[in-house]
Amino acid sequence: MTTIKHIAKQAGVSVTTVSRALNGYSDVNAKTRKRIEKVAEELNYSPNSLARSLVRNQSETIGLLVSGFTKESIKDGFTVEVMSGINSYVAETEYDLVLFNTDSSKQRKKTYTQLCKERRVDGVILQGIKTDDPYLEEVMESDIPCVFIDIPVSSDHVGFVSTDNIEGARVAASHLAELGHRNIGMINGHEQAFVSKERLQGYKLGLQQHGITYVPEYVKDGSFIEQEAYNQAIVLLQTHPEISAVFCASDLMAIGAIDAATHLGYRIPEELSIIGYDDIPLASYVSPALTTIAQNKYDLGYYAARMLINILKNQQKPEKCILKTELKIRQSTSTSIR
Amino acid sequence: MTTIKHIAKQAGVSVTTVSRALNGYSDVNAKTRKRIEKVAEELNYSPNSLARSLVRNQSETIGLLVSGFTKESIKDGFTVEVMSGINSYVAETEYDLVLFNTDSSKQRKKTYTQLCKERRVDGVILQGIKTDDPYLEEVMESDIPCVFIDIPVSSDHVGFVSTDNIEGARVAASHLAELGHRNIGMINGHEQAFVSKERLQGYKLGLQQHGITYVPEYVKDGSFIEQEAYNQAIVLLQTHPEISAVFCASDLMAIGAIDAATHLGYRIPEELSIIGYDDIPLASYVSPALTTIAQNKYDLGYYAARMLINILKNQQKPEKCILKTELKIRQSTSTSIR
DNA sequence: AATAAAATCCGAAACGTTTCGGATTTTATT
DNA sequence: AATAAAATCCGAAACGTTTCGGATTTTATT
Repeated sequence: MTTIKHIAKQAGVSVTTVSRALNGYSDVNAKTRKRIEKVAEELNYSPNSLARSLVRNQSETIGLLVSGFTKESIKDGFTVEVMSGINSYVAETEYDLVLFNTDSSKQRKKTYTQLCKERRVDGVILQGIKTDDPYLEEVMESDIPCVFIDIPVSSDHVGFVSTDNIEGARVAASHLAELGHRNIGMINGHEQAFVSKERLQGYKLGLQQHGITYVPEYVKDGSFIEQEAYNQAIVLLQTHPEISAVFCASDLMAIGAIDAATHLGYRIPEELSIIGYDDIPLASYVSPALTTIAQNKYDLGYYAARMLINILKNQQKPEKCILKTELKIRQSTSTSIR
Repeated sequence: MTTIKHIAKQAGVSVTTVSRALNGYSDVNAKTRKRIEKVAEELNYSPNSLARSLVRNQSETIGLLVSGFTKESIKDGFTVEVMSGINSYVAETEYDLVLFNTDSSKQRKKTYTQLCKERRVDGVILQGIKTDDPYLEEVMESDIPCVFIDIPVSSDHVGFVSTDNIEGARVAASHLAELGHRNIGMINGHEQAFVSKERLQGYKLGLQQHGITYVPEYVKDGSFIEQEAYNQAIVLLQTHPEISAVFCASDLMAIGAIDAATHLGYRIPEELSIIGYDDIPLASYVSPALTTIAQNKYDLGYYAARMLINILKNQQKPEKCILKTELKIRQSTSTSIR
């Protein structure tokens, strides 16, 4: 492996000059630079980023901490699409991405912050962690620049990007109300998700705007899991047969709910309207195709990466960034027949 | 940021001893070790992996080079699932994963090998590159340990894992033949994919085993793209109306083909049987649910990661690893009515 | 030709570890 | 108590860069 020293020797010059030549400094003679570049080329030199990072005290590396990259949750294209957005932006820069493994066994021994500090990442993007995750606190206490996705926290070194969950959920509920539904159930995620709290709020708001009173028993938690949503939908529909429409806080749960309803003999959308949230790839392929609130998951990642890198370059203070959502009307919702 | 020196000073001991204590060497007194560990804890020490990597000349980092992590190809859950498998295995080890960005602008300036050498990754996993990708050659010429997915190359430092594409395609064709079909079309990927060559071979073999002669005009390339498969299916079915079954080299293309056939007025599977390949999450959700050859994409990644790390630890020579596939019969194929 | 200014170059220290080879201290043996 | 053996510790060099401060060389000015 050839180093700067080899080049220096070969070119008859000091390592300082080699370093400065190769890094484009102005105080090196054009001819010298040419010669050095030629030697570097000949010796097939590539700089050792470890050494550089060590002395520069920055690694040009950003950490990616995602949950939901497990075998089970692949079907839910959400995480992946966010990652793809992150990847795309980062690809435009000189940074590389290191994927931190959220394996539980390792997690026990080393905290995330330790991982980040060891690897000397310049910053971190976090996605899919729960509100009660100890890492949330850890990050706030550390001074690692950091951008959260879908968790509204901020400080002088942490920002976040999210979509407008309240508005999205409000639109979902309104859509159902405007179709004439009065008894609208909801299958939410879980307590430890900020988005769930917000979506519940939006749901209530939507009902209120249409003069519908909020019935707590109409709301169940499905933990963002298809099967769990199936179970909760069964319960919900059996105990409250007056319900004619259900808002699900994720598409995967909506798919579970459709299955449940179909199993109970409902025809969809004629007898039961179901609206999802996310607009994952599956949404438009299932039948009936899912009416849903679309989030731009790719942008979520793209903007998160952009914000982080801007922070790292001191071009921006951490801030919040809220993306718009969009109602996509497909086949799983229709006017109430009751 | 506290270093080993701070600890040494605080604990009244040399840096050598701190290093050896923290790394579990035997030649340090139990009491000294305790004291050092306590100081390290108090000072909130975490080792600088950059410095360690520099002197050890290994980074405990493995590079991941995937194409197909773009916005467009997310629907095809293939890449993601492979990545998830890789991630899972790597999570069990002390390695971390760095994602190399295959952005074209960067690509032009730095070759993959340069990226790998700069970042000093210990090894690389490659997925989704084409057979005419210059990097293939680059890798073979370098000495970076490396595992390919779905490209059968090997040397003293490169191995690969793949599925049995010939057998899988043979089973697909046989399945159709056994349902009574005699005119079986195929929509393949493209010339630059090894898997396409193999699947074509398997398709021919399957036909042959059932006494069906191979008709070159029955085979089109759909480039693994849904829309392109749609187009090719239209052409294929219009020019050869005798075709009663089509084997598609990917599920996404099968979905495109189903769309095309439906558009042309075919009822599926009654009038046209379609079988896919991959068994992506979508496959079981579309209607009719897709009969397909399932590959264990997760395992593909998992085994690739395992092989690479075994190579790095000198516990294994690079080798090839071929996984089995499985025919999943769903609703898109049925007996021939002609 | 002497001097000043600009251009070009360099030595040495530093980043935070690991590790070689040997030194010192402690314990066991006679 | 002297000696040998084992246990414990340490100094210094090394990994491959960058960068500070200054030295040397070249060019421009008088």
